[in-house]
Amino acid sequence: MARSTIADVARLAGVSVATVSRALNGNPSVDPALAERVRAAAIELQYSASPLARSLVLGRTATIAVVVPDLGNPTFQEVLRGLSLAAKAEGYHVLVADSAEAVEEERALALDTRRRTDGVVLVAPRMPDDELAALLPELAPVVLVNRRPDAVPAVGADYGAGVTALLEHLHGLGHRSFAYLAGLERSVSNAARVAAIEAFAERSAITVHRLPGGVDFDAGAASADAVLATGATAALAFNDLVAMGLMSTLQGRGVDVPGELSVVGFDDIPFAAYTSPPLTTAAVPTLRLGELAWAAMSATLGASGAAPAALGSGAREPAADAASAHPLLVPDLVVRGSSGPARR
Amino acid sequence: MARSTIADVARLAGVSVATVSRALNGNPSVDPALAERVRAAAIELQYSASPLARSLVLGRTATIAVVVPDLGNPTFQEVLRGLSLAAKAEGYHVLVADSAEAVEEERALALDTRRRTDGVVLVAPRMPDDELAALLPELAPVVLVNRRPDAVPAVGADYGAGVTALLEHLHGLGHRSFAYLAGLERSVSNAARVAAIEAFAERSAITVHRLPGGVDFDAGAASADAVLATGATAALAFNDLVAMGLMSTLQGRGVDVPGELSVVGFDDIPFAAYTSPPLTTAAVPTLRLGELAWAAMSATLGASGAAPAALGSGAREPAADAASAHPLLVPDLVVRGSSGPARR
DNA sequence: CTGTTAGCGCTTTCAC
DNA sequence: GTGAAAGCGCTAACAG
Repeated sequence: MARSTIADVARLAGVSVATVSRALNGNPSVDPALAERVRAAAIELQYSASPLARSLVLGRTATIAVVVPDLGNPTFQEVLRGLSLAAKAEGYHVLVADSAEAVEEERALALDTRRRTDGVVLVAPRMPDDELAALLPELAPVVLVNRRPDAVPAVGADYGAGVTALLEHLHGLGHRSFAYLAGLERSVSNAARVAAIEAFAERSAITVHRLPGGVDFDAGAASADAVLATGATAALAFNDLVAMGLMSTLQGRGVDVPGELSVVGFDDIPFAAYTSPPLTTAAVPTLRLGELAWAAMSATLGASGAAPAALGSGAREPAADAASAHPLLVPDLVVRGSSGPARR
Repeated sequence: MARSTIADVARLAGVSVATVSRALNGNPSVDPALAERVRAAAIELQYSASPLARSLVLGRTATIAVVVPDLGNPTFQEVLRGLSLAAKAEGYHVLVADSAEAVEEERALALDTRRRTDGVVLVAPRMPDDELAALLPELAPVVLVNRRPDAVPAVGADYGAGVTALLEHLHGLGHRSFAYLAGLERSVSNAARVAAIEAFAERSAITVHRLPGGVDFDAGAASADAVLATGATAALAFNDLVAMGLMSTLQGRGVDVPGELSVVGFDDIPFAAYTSPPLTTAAVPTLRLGELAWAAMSATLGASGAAPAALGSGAREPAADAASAHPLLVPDLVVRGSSGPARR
């Protein structure tokens, strides 16, 4: 049985298609009795308007696109989840696209998905600044996650603040020599970390050994020897995965963490609390980041979603910041067992 | 500047819109010279056909929907990733919907997303069998992941086989008394595990203590005492997360794993290799599951995606199984440090 | 209040 | 080979 169209409903209800459209869209200008008849007919025919046809004429799809560099990355997964849930609460759908860290594909992917949606949120785009700047206008409305060009709405985590908090924590424990395992060079969040580290080093007379790294377990595991070679008393990993990989190899080498070397991560992924020792880290509220990204998008879209609903996100924000056009969430320092007094 | 339409291109190229359409779609019946002129005009105007209008007339959106019970679940994340990548390779887009484990929403979500796409893949739907059976016809084309009603294409992991492999491994180590930490009762994959356990118990004279559980760390952590109370020498966790939570609490209690108690998980999430001791588990090829789900969908869609491309999935399949209409991937037993000889 | 009609931007018969 | 015109299914003027 083919799907019924608005014409079928009109016929069954004995009215014109215009009336059906009006009635079903809650246009108050339609006679209550007729409206009821229409509704009944629609139900009988199991009719509901074609989103496609609707989108074409309305110029809005009730869908947004989310482009992430890697769906395998826990951070992006959470952002996507927060975004998806928040969007759903307002009757919006989410089209995901994974660029698989292929920088050269990002632009096309964004452009392509944008055309089938009402807007796009770019999560941690890897493309260079100039390219991004050139792309943004074509993408509008667009919101950025973890990337700065503040010409458009953007939400992000304050990686610098997080790193600073970690450094202060370690500094307070007597550490003066650090090893930093870098992330992807082109990653903006890596740059933010590096900047914070340098700023801290400048005012605190510490030494920091920057080591090439990566973003996963293996990168951390592979760096163990290099870290030990620096003689540092504390290692700052780009993220929790790297920290876990590092700890794992370290322990395999018989190195005591945190006795001989403190290790701290970043992100506070769910697993961080369950390593042994549990990982000291800076908790990035990634789910919240996704919600905020939606909030920003929703705002620029005019925010008249089909099913406006409360954003059941529990606690109220510290207002000022999160309400801003460019909220920058400050990660929470989470002190666990992997960090301790510097060995002497 | 407003986007240009096909009419603009037609005007600029001095032809009719029909010709533009034909030329741009590679219809061979158009004069090469004209075609070139059209293409040039299209480029000059940066024109590309509206996917929306196209979808409306063609009756296909080049998009599929994926409904998952929880975007926070590593298993579903990987399935989504595999699916998304595979779909992209054939020029298809992916609309995701997270039902947030709200069984009563699944139906509406599936129906809703289905209408904006060409098909839907239901990942581990939680709804009861009869409801699912009733829904499937309305959703077609539809493919199921980790759920059986084989009336439609389905792909899944053979949880029973995985559990059996784990049990055999432990049995070989001398274990005779087991604790099983169950997952969600309504989860079909839990039922599969339970069935395999019972079958094994029947032929091997072992005792199995079934404990209520959950699917995350906390569930595992909370079950530690109950597990110890059973006197079992080996614990079979619903999944790796549960196993990790369990191990964590166990170690906090001073229990030696695997000396006093062997612990095994399920899934082989990336973190499983990095716990201490590293977790023995059954590796479910979730990414591959996603790829197969797409393959199944692609097949029922007629598989004429916009940009047909190879499914760069590395190794060839054992053919027979994966090529079937209902591939059931057998998890690999991965023996690591968390399992050892039974204490005596 | 309700019906008629003109599109939304495209593809595709159907003639020429 | 190419164009005119009829829709895809809906909404929004515009008249009554």
